[in-house]
This record gives sequence, structure tokens and C-alpha cells, in this order.
Amino acid sequence: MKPNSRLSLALHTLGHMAGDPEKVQTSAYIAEHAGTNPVVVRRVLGRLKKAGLLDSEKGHSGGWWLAKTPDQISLADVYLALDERMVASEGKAEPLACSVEDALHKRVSGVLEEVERSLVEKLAKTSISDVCAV
Amino acid sequence: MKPNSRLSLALHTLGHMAGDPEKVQTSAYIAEHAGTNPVVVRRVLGRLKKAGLLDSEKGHSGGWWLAKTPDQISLADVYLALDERMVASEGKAEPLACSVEDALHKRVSGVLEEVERSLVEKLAKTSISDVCAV
DNA sequence: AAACACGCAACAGAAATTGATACATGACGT
DNA sequence: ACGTCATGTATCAATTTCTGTTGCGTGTTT
Repeated sequence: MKPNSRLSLALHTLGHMAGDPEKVQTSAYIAEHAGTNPVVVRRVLGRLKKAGLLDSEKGHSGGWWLAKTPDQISLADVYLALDERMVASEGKAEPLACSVEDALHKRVSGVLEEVERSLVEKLAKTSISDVCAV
Repeated sequence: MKPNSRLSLALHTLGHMAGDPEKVQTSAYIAEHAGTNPVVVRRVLGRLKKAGLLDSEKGHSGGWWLAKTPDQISLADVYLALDERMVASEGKAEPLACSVEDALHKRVSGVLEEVERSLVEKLAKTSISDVCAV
């Protein structure tokens, strides 16, 4: 797969699950249909579980299932659960020597932060049920 | 510097230039104030030049300057000039074996494409003069 | 002619991500 | 109770992407 495909994989999986809720799916099954590895699936879905979007159980008839209805899960929930920050840099604020440069740097960071917020707002307007091929 | 900082560097540089248009700045000078390398600066600014946002000249008193006024340069211009696609994946469409999976994959890609468009729309609403610390 | 700055190619190093193997933990079925 | 199955986590290799750097050619100015 291509780099940074976590969001794509998550949406694909959730969309797949939304097509048949209540059904428990194993990471091996999901990985096969997504063309990747079960461990990669568990890595991504683990974050979604921690955010309360999914639940999982070990054991013989274990696997993964939706913790909410598809229309209750927005793309913003997924994006934030994965801790993605595609626009704004993760970085800390190390003050620059020149105060003018420092002010400009803060300005740029502020603008990117606002764009990031705008992106999340946009994502919040779409839910998994919109992605699911019904 | 941190990975994928091209947009940040570009905005920083343009904001710096907007603070004093008409002034010709060398890549060495810009690099010093941005805390990076002259070649890196030329790499990024070269794309902006190709997009018509900047101009440059070789020679003794050469360097870089704005090709437009700061309010005529939107963040979307910069983003597109850098060929960034932060949300939607660059990828091609390789049809999957299962038609259901293929349809779902297309649906996910379509949603991400729309989010990408929305991001550019948002960027188009801000100009370099808004970033410039006046 | 010399100094200067862009433009481009090539390469090393760092960082992030994916893919894969191994193994412990826990749950279910017989 | 025991074997099976699936999650959860750690670890490592391979790939990719990006930055930082050096070198050199081209063109302009002094």
C-alpha cells in the first residue's frame, strides 16, 4: 500500500462494516479485503476503538464491530481518532532569535492551525453512512 | 527542519517578502532567516516561480521578488503551486478484484477528493497579505 | 575578468510508514 | 480442562519521502 493510508484504510473498513452492522469481522478478513496485513488493520482499528468508534473482543468468535450506528460516526471522529494533522505541523514552539521572524512564524502557524480546524469542520459534515455503499 | 515543511517555508518566505516588496532577496539570505538551506529555498521558490507567483534573476544583484502584490497571492495559489495534496492520495485507480470492494474504494476516494477540494477553497480565502506581519 | 546568484543533478542522512514475524493474553467451544 | 482462535503488543526489515549538502554549469552585473 501507499504511505499514509491510515485514513483511507479506516474509512474503507468502516464503510465495509456499515454495509452489514452487527456482524463481527476479524482483522484477517478485513485485511484480505483491504489488500493489507492483519496487524496493520489492528493498529488502525485499535485507535478507533480507543476513541469509542469500534469495539473488539478476543477469542474464538471474536473480532471487530461498530460501537455506534454509521450515521453517528463522522469523518472528523475518524480523523481525530487517528491523530492525523495533515495541514498544521505537529511541532512545538521554539522561539526564534529574531523577534520579527518569530512573529511571522507564529503568524504562519496560526493560519495553518485555522486551516486545520476548517478541515475538521468539513470532515464533521460527512458520516460513515454517507461513505457506505448502500 | 521537520518533514513536509514546504508549505510552511513558502508561506514564511512570501510573508517575509510581502513585508518589503520591491526588495530583491537572495536564497542565502532567505535560508538564513528561515533556518534552512539555500538549495532548499530555491527548490521551493522555483515551484512558485513556475506558477507565476515569484520571479528571479541570476547574476550579481540577482535574487527573488514577488511577481504579484501580496493580496493577489492566495494560499491556494501557493498550495497548488507546490503540488501538495495533503488529503487525497496521489494514487492511480487500479481496479480491485471484487466489484463491491472496488465500488467502496471509489466511494472513499471520492469523499477524500471532495475534502481536498474543500481545503483548497478554504485556502483561497486567505492571501499572503493576511499572513504578512504588517 | 571576477564575483555573484540561480538552476540542476546527485548523494547521504533522517524520519515516517508499511509489512511481517513472534508471542502473550483472553474468550469460546467441545 | 484443553485446544482453538483472535486480539494486543513488541520488534525488525524494507520502502518511501523529505531534507540537507556538495558540486558545477549558466547567466548577469560590476
